[in-house]
Amino acid sequence: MSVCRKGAPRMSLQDGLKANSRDNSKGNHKEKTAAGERRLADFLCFAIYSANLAYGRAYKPGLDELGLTYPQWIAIVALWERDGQTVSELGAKMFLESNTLTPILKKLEAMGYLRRQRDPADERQVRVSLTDAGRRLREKGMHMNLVKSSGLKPDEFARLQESVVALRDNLIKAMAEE
Amino acid sequence: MSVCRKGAPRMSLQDGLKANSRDNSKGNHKEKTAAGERRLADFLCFAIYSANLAYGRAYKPGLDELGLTYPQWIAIVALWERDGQTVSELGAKMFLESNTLTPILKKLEAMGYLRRQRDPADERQVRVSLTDAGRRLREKGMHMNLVKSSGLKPDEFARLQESVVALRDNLIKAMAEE
DNA sequence: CTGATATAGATCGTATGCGATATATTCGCG
DNA sequence: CGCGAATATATCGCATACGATCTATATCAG
Repeated sequence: MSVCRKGAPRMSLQDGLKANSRDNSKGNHKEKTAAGERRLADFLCFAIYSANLAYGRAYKPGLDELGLTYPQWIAIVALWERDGQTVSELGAKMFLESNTLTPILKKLEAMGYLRRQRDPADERQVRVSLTDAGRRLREKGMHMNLVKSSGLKPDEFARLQESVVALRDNLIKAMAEE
Repeated sequence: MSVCRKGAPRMSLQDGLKANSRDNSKGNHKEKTAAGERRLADFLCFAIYSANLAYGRAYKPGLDELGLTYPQWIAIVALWERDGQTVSELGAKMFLESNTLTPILKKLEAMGYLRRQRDPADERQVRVSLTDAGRRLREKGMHMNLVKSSGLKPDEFARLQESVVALRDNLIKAMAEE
């Protein structure tokens, strides 16, 4: 039926630590597991998944003030970097495709924060640019700060950011090679 | 109405690095930004967001084999840790609430991988347990491995996992304190 | 014992993600 | 030039997330 059906499944559903090497030293009532078995809390994929949920929730109050959702805000930030990006270019930056991006962009356009117009030189492409209102919104969002909520020192913060980016890019590279 | 609406908005929409300190040394055609301005690629929240998308895509081929989605698989792993967890307990583990969890659990029940039954001692609660088919499915999923796709050495992998967990827990703690 | 309140799940509406597909435009090649 | 393939975007259906609300059950005050 769909795609990706070649030799795919040497891919893993198990990206956790090698074993239950994490002890219960911190007093949290962990459940016991037999030797060598993986607990949900030890999966890196789950750490990323749940951290993403946490970020979405942490951003919510600030985003409500702006009247934006999390992906809408990401799109605003991405668009602020350069005017006239195509949907594909924006998608490459945001790791999304037109099926997800188009509805988000249409909504932001309806809100008056950006313009979408076909490229006269290639009518297949749609060029997207922030309006003045969109730029003002970006400014409004920038004066807030979540770094302290992360509880990380600046250098830890920067190192973590780089590690996560490296992880992401490795996962994507591994997929492309498959 | 809901919670978190007190002095909320000292929360940040800007968890990126302090400035555009990241140079373009790796040859990727980055766009230039004025001093002190943040690019999407420098936000930790976006790194987590995009890494989560990448994980979802990396897992897809393996999950298709199991006929599961990513959250469904997480639920199976979480349920495997102990029988008879309530929806709330499972939600605490997965960082989800009943509005999200109930439909997932109902689908997995319809697939025959778990049982949901009201607790006779407290009819408000629903106890969830894997069936034998559910446990077999968990086994089937466990023999695969994504660690090498991460491109990280085991110790880096473990350290990253702990950092992301710490980040997540700090974000949640900061929210609760607000 | 009884009404008020609290708690646990479930339901509903909205907004993503994403696979599959549709549409429009451009490109390639004879 | 003309037509099939490739490209860019949009549309549709399904499965999460999540706020708001509903229902059922349990607990508590008096």
